[in-house]
Amino acid sequence: MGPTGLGYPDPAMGEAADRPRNLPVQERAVLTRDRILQAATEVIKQEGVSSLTLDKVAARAGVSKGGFLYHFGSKDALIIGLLNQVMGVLDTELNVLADGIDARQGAFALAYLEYVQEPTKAATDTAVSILAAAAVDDDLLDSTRATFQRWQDRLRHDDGLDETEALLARVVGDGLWLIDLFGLAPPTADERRKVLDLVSTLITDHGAARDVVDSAE
Amino acid sequence: MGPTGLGYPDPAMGEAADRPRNLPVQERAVLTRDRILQAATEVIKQEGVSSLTLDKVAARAGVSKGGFLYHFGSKDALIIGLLNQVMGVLDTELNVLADGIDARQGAFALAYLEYVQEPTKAATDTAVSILAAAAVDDDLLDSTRATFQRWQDRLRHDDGLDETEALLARVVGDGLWLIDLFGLAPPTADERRKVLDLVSTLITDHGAARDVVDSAE
DNA sequence: CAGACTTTACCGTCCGAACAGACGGGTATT
DNA sequence: AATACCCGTCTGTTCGGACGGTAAAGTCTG
Repeated sequence: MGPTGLGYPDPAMGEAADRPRNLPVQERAVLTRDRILQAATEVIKQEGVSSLTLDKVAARAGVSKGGFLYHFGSKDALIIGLLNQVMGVLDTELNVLADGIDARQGAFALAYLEYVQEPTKAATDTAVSILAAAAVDDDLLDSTRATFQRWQDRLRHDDGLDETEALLARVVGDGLWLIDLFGLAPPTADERRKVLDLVSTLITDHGAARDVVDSAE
Repeated sequence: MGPTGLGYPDPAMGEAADRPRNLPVQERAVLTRDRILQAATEVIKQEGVSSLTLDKVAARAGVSKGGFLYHFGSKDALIIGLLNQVMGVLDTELNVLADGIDARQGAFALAYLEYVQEPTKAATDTAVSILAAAAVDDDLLDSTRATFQRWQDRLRHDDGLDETEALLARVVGDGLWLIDLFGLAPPTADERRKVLDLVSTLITDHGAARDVVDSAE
């Protein structure tokens, strides 16, 4: 392969990560695993889902194809690993955010809205991962669906919020998220803020939404 | 049929369309084209984006691969054709719906919301087409983005609606649409109706949203 | 016949996966 | 403490097959 038969994979892309030398093998292994996952999301973000090939991910992670396959036995396994990581991050960040909000009610809903204020790295990574999963095999999304169901249940029951208002928060959050994902006429930061303020106010001011509906009848 | 049993594209699924015999050649051609487009959406819906191969689409459309490529010179061309058709349908149906609504304002926004009341065939077809386009090559979505931008502009300017309320309608509509597309904890028909009613009322009752915000300050 | 339409046969490329080892840190044995 | 061994980690290569696309011959209609 290499001219000098160096035996090391060609760094190729400048991104090629610094490979730590003197570390316990196990730690180095999880580092490699993480590098692979990060390389995968980078490939999708920069070159699109169709360019997500084992070779490309391996090259960008600075690992051989065989090394890649040691950590992820198949492409499906890679996507599952991707989703697990990214959904885990999102879940914990969402909870942290909700804990930091002191509202009599709807803290989780407010956190959900806060999270899409601007496109964060975690949200973007999640979006592209879901996109990749949907492209490769729809079934890979099963565990992701379960997580969304948990969020939905928490919004519905544990948040002391009107069910409809809770669902509104989620739909608005997911809507902005979709718009960002596909770049479908995304609103400006200002417009985005205004909409989120509107919805936040609506669900915070107890009964406001219901009053609006009632007064119109 | 075939010498070695493979001469004809395998109808495989019972869907294999009836090919009309006695028609002007041109009409038959556009029929073939349409069959191919429909076959493509069916393949995506039933087997996923990754199964959208030229062979499979051709087989399901009851046409040879060469015949397929006569109508669509490449896979990209197929996706573009798919998007054009489906976005066209959606656009006209949306306009028809908006024309049928007699509201002093926000007719288009209401139509947008009405359209996602339940997952319609047109909406679903559009979603899977966009998904396929995003998976194959992001650039294919350019014209779709332009259409969404037109809708957004119409909502913002031509509808005599508060800008924020207009954007809210679109975000809610797109949100439900995303949730359906990926099957991420979709709400029940009842919940869905309630949310849409809430938003509809909000944007119809002039100033209601603003009142809510103001009264909270 | 002419041209639109359709088929058959075929090609080159790329991809996911399998595989047989190499390296080397850790651990047990002495 | 030195030695020997094991196995987790990673490498380079190979392979079968699928896929997108081409070329040219055939068929039907007008």
